Amino acid sequence: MLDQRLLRNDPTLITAPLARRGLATDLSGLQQLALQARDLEQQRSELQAEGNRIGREVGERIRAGAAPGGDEVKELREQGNRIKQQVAELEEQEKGIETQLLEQLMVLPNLPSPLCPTGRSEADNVEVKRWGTPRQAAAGVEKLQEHWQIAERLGIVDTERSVRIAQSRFVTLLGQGARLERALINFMLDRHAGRGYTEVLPPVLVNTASLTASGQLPKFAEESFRCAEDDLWLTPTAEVPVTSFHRGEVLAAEALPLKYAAYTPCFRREAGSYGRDTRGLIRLHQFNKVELYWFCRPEDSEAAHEQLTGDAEAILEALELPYRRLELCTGDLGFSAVRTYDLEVWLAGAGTYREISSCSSCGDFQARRASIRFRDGKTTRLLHTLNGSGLAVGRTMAALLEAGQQADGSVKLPQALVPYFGAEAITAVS
RNA sequence: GGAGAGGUGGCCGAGUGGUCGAAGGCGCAGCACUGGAAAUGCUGUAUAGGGGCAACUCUAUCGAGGGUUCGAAUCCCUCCCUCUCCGCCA
Repeated sequence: MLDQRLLRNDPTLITAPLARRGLATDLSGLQQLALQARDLEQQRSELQAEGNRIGREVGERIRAGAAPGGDEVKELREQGNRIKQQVAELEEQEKGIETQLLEQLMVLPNLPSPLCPTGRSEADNVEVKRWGTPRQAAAGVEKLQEHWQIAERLGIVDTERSVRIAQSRFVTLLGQGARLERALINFMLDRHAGRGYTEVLPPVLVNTASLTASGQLPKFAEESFRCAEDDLWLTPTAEVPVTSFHRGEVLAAEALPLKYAAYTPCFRREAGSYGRDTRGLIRLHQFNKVELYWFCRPEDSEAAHEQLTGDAEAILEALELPYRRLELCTGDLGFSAVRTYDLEVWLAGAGTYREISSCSSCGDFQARRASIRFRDGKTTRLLHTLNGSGLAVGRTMAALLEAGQQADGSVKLPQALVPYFGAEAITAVS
């Protein structure tokens, strides 16, 4: 959520950055609402002060000997009642305006960082780095296969039976596939733990307040699965429970930065993605992800963003997976982000880079929604939050399958993974 | 799910209608004492929002939301949570 003071004092400080996102917003109405809310609050608190004064006076008179039912007190009581009435009216107005204000404010996205390049769509994202050498099919050899072809051939994933169990866009991993998924999760968590992250295994059913705090609600309700009877939702990313882990807290400055690595399954309705990525492990309603999350001081968040992204990259490098880093332009930036790096892994079979991690700095946007502060000397300040995938596990498996495919049908795994998987390769079924 | 008990400041804990944002203790900070420290003494020590250059000031907050009252931490209602016992279950 954006700072209401900006809105009251100078809405152009909001509209100009939002224009860089390609959003033409007229905030004059909203500014009026904010000013009205402020004025009403002022009026109301003055009246309340008067009411408090009267209340105190009644007490004093009674203690001084006035009859509680006498005329002297009765008149004050009537005054008090009139004020109470007026306060109630003002409160009702105030509530109405506050509700409207919040409704509109909650659906405004975060302001992009000045560092975020201006652009209209993903076509304007800026490639800032490349690592590794993409594998090409050897000369004279048949084309490299895509991961779903490999997985089916090896019998490590069953899509058809998953539809029986649930729906399309769900998969069941089997045998070496299930084992590889588990190995990857452990591998990632261990690596991050070695870099100062605290491992977290949070609830994956989250309440509405949690989903609102991190920015998924109220605007993107159709993207999450909901348990209708319970005010609970299936979390679309561990960012949600981890943000709310500290919701409403004031953290000690010395505790910052807090760095968490959270493995969770993630659930997304993928509304509006019919027909895209229908095969394989790329776009599923349920997938596993290890999420990196920082709570830090505002002045540290830029450096934190680089570090967090580097920590995600370290996984790709350890797995010998070629990737590139893109800086998202303003037009492609997510709702809560001020700045985002996407990591795209090379899919050797598909012959393309695909997003495998998205590392965002959210400034104080989520901290304000979630009311997460830190003690800064005598006062408290909103802190900054950052999140990034480290990594999406299913997509990592897809990349590994395509990168490691061998002529004999097996899939060779990177050395770093061998202790976790317990073998050098996924072996072909005879 | 059933029965009972309870939710007060960073922590413990008093407060059952009146000047209570809240005694007391612990913790923490500053000062004094000390060669230095401990012990001791004194002082200070919640959060959010509004106004003000500031000093400061007003409002709200004692789990949350409503209600009664001139006045609520204190009375009433609803909900949430914690603990104990029973049931159920991995």
